[in-house]
Amino acid sequence: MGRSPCCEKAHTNKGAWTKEEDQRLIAYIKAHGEGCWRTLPKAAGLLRCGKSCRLRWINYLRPDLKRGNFTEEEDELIIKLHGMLGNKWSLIAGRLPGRTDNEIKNYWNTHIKRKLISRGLDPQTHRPLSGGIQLINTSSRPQLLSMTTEAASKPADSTEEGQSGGISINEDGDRRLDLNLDLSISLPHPSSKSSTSSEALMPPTAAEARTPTSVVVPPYTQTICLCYHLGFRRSESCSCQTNSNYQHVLRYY
DNA sequence: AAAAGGAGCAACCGCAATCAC
DNA sequence: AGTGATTGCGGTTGCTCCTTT
Repeated sequence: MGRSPCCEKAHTNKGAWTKEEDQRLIAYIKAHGEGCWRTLPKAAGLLRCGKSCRLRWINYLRPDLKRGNFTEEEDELIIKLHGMLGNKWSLIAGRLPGRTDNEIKNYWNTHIKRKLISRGLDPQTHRPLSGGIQLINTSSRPQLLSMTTEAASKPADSTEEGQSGGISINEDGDRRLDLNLDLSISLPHPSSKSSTSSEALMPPTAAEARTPTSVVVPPYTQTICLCYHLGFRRSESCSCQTNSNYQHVLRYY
């Protein structure tokens, strides 16, 4: 048995929203709040799919939306968050008040991708583009992001990790990029107060805390391992037992 | 001035996660 | 615990406007 369509497509409008439709949707949500999107169109007198109404409200009509150009600070924050989270646009949007996931996604694809390429970085991996190794200026790379397999297997106090920018050196002395699937994020040090970047690393909102990769922790004092919480401690995927000297480290799997 | 091409953005689609029963 | 319904997310499409030729 197939899934039933989310709405009766034969009798719904598609494409750009008219002013009248916008007004109807705004008036309805003001009067009744955001409720069941499936039944909302009918109740509001709209010939639209519920999904379409939700999208229109969230991305365009919501009163708390910040319209207009992205600031340089927002740009850098998006880049940092993308470096940590990847294409998790909704999570990234959660860190940028007044911005929507769709808006950020579009902005990424149209502006930031090019910006990173012009910096010689791969927009997806945030690593130097192919054709040689480029040492990354530590002031511009995500401060607390560890991207190396070396880092995963070394104590946190290893000084090389902070300077190599994801480059490892093998026995033959070759420098080469490793793909690391271990994402370790440390909490900000109390003394380093960068408003935007530290905000980005603040404990997540309640909604985000429900997602599997988010953990709320007391500030600066605790090492939390999701493997541990999920019962995978000492499994192959968890290397905590070999890194007991990691401090202020969250391990996301 | 007109056509072509590119950029930006709103909206759609399909899938996965979550909810409700 | 299982199943269908609903919601949310990310990728993609297509329209509009702007710039270039």
